Amino acid sequence: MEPASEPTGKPRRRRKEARPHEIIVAGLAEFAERGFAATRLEDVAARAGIVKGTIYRYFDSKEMLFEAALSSGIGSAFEALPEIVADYEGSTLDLLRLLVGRLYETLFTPEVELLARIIISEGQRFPAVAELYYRLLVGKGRDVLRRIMERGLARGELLPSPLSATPEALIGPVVMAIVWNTIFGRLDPIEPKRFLDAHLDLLEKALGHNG
Amino acid sequence: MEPASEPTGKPRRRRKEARPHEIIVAGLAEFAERGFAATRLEDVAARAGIVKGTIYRYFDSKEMLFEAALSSGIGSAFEALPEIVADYEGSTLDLLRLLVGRLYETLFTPEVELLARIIISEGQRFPAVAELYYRLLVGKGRDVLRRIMERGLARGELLPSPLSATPEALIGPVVMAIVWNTIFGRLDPIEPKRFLDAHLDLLEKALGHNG
Amino acid sequence: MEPASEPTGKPRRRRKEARPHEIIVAGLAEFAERGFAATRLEDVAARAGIVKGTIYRYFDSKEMLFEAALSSGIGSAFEALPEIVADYEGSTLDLLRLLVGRLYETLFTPEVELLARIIISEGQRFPAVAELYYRLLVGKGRDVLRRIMERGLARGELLPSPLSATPEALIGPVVMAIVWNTIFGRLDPIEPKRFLDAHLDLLEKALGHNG
Amino acid sequence: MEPASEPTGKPRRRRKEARPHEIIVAGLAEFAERGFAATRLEDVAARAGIVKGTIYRYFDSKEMLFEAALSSGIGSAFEALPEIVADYEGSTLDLLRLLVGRLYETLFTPEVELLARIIISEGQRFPAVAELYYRLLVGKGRDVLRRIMERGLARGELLPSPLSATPEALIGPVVMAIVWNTIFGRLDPIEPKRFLDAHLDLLEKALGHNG
DNA sequence: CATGAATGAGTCTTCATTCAT
DNA sequence: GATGAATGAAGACTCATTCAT
Repeated sequence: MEPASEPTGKPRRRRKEARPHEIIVAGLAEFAERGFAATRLEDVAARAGIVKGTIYRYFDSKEMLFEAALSSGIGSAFEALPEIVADYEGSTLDLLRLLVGRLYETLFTPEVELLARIIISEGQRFPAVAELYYRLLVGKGRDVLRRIMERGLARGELLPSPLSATPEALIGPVVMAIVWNTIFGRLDPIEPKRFLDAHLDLLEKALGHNG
Repeated sequence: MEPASEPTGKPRRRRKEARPHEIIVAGLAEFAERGFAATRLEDVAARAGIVKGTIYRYFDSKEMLFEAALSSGIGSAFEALPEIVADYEGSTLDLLRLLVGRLYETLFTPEVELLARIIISEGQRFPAVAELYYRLLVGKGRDVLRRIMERGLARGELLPSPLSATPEALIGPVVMAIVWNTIFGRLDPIEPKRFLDAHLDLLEKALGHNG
Repeated sequence: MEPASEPTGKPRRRRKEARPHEIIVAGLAEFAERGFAATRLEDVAARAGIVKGTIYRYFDSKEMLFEAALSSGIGSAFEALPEIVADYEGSTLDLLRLLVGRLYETLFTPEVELLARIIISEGQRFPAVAELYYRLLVGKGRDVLRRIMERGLARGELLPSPLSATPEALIGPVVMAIVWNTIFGRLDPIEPKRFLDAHLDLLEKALGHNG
Repeated sequence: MEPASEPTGKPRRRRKEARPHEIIVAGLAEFAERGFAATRLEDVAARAGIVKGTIYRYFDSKEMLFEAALSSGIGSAFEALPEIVADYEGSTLDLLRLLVGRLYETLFTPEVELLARIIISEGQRFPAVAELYYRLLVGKGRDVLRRIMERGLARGELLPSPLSATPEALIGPVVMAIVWNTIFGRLDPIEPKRFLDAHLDLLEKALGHNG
């Protein structure tokens, strides 16, 4: 049982270190829902259980909070990939299957969808954010893809072709699924599993010929 | 008496018919650049060569203008497709090539890119707009794709598979290209031609097996 | 039957002389309903069956229209009274009865109520209007009242008293009735007839003692 | 480095408790002077020594401020009356004298005149306000009057008559005086004392017959 | 004369940001 | 550190007024 220490009913104050993170979480939710411009700091504060002014103790401006929030979310989702690719023994197709499977797992997660929503809708307006994501995530993914293709070519599994030169096309469907759900999700949502199956089917058909 | 100094303002133009369209064009540009919330009607007006107040003679509110602008842009890009599919004599692969080629032609156009930019970034926040585009465009495209697959199955060119059940995956790459350019275009733009080649290559590899 | 001359359906254009008056009538209605500041010239025009701009052909400004409208309404309701008083043969009480009866008849008329509504609500803000009404109407009424009292004193029907020195109090009830209906009419309207009876009763009790 | 010039604005006061009331007082003055529609929140703010935006911390809109201001002013001017009537031992005439005297005392007060001015001029446009005043003030007054008449009838001091059935007429003169001063006060003000004397004289003449 | 498009000066309202407590 | 009152700079929207047709 709790000691009857604080009769006012306020929830025990959280350890201060958590504050900025709570604000960021609240901000992420609001930014995803309304977009940067339409998000009110007051609502962010309310969601974080504090008052507007307090946000400024941790972030210099709305924009700073926005960027901090978006940066915070960048997981190391793909950190492990380069190594995996390097050490992988199986076929190119299997490697791609692995990668694509990971993508669906990673991206169709509530938190990541939130981030995706924001980047999709605000990315163009915030070059700094776009660059960050490009550097830390998307670009990495691209590199991995390229390395997979090079490996495939080197191993004789693939022949040089427009596709092997532009392998990004191979993950088009995931991107489409995310964006689709962001925009038309309310009307006609895409079921990730089903889409993943079709995607894998496509990969197999396209690359698995000589299996 | 006053000297015949410059009469206060510019001459009042009178374009009756053209005005609403001019405003819409200006609005589209501003909305694409800044997003709905951050767009200032004053800027739209300036771009249209008129004054803020004048917008209200034609549109009841900023939101009305936004929706009018987005509606106005919905071309009949895909109108002809159903017929084409119905009358087509060639292979499924060729039909898909045709469709995908059209998509690249249509979507990578300055005006359409503008619209795409807006829908991508604001679609989630304006259900009415999303629905409009779903009904008049995206849904149509989806239907055409499905019909193509059915036709392919009927003709014995395809076998039932996850991909034939979810053929949207086939156009994932175009969607990815558009979105990519919207967000990362400044950092590392996708060259549509190159991407189209990869996309066609992918289709051919995946569906042109028995060549 | 009408000749099929004007197929467009516009009502025959009124003789131009009527225009200003139609505008004034429309203005009166709007001003009474919304007050000067909240009245939109566009609504006045619509009610008069013309367009906003046309008002300016007849009136220099909204305020001019307002004053013109209020001036136009000043009937000669009391024009005849001085003479009547001068020629009257009966008792002071009867004379007052006559006057008060007239007041109720005159004031509880749709058009006059309209005017009253406007004067009550805007009189303080438009000194010119207040002065006009004071000069042409209210002041006249006051004079008549005074003359009636003088006559009564002279005829020995009244003795000098606070009331004979301030006879305006005698018509307080009518004023109250009008104002009451203007403000509380929707909640609990005063029925003029009933109020008139009470008013006459009051006069009789107060002045008809020794009859 | 900048010289220690005057720090941009005035020091931010912090009156927490007092603020809303200060705003209301300022609002009352402006509304009385210009009417609701023509009052600028900026002027209200200036008069209250704050900035426009601050008003919105306490009131949701101009209209809310208006209603709050009018509500705030409703004193309990007549609270005590019912009891007084119940306990009174003297004659009906004396009771009426007492009531009317009170009315003059209460109504001809700077603050009340302000309120009266507003209610007279805006009451018709704000049903909510009219109802409030009807419920809390005017209706109460009416009830008191009726009770006085009933009491008079019961005590045999009065006989049933149109006036006893509609005793509101008895206070017509006060209402007239207020309204008159509101509208014609600048041209020809009524002196309350003088009017009160006439009013009392009228009451006495009308009801004090049987000595 | 009438029209209605266009203007431009407001006015309300919102909100990021600051600051005294 | 946190609070919340206060600020001030916008920005949407309105409307009296003007003017080309």
